[in-house]
Amino acid sequence: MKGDSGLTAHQKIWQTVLQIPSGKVASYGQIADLAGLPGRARMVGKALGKAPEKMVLPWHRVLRSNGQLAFPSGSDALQRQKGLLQEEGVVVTNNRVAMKQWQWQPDLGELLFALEF
DNA sequence: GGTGTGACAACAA
DNA sequence: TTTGTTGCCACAC
Repeated sequence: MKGDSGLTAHQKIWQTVLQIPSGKVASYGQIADLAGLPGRARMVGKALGKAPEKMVLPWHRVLRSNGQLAFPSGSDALQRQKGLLQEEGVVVTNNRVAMKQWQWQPDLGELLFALEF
């Protein structure tokens, strides 16, 4: 046994991302940390990239620690992310978000309960 | 099993 | 604030 709860790292990441409330954002490092994978921010990016499109996943609420979107300026993915965020009331200026204002501050109790299942 | 890669993060100029 | 460098760690080849 791996000693884990049976979920793969990817699945833990997806579950955590699903907890981000509409109108809020989180950083890759934050997601990794909450998912129980400290120091693996890069893996979050990969996990999101590998997520099947069928899956409903608010990947657009995940951005870099400094609030900048993770996609190159002008890319199609960036445009989609920006649009989705603005639909939720998040103001994106110059490919950036004011983390101080919109960064998700999870309640650990509810988070653990949500991930418990 | 070594090498390169990545939707990152922290730090230095 | 922006860009460049370094550290990080799992994954693909």
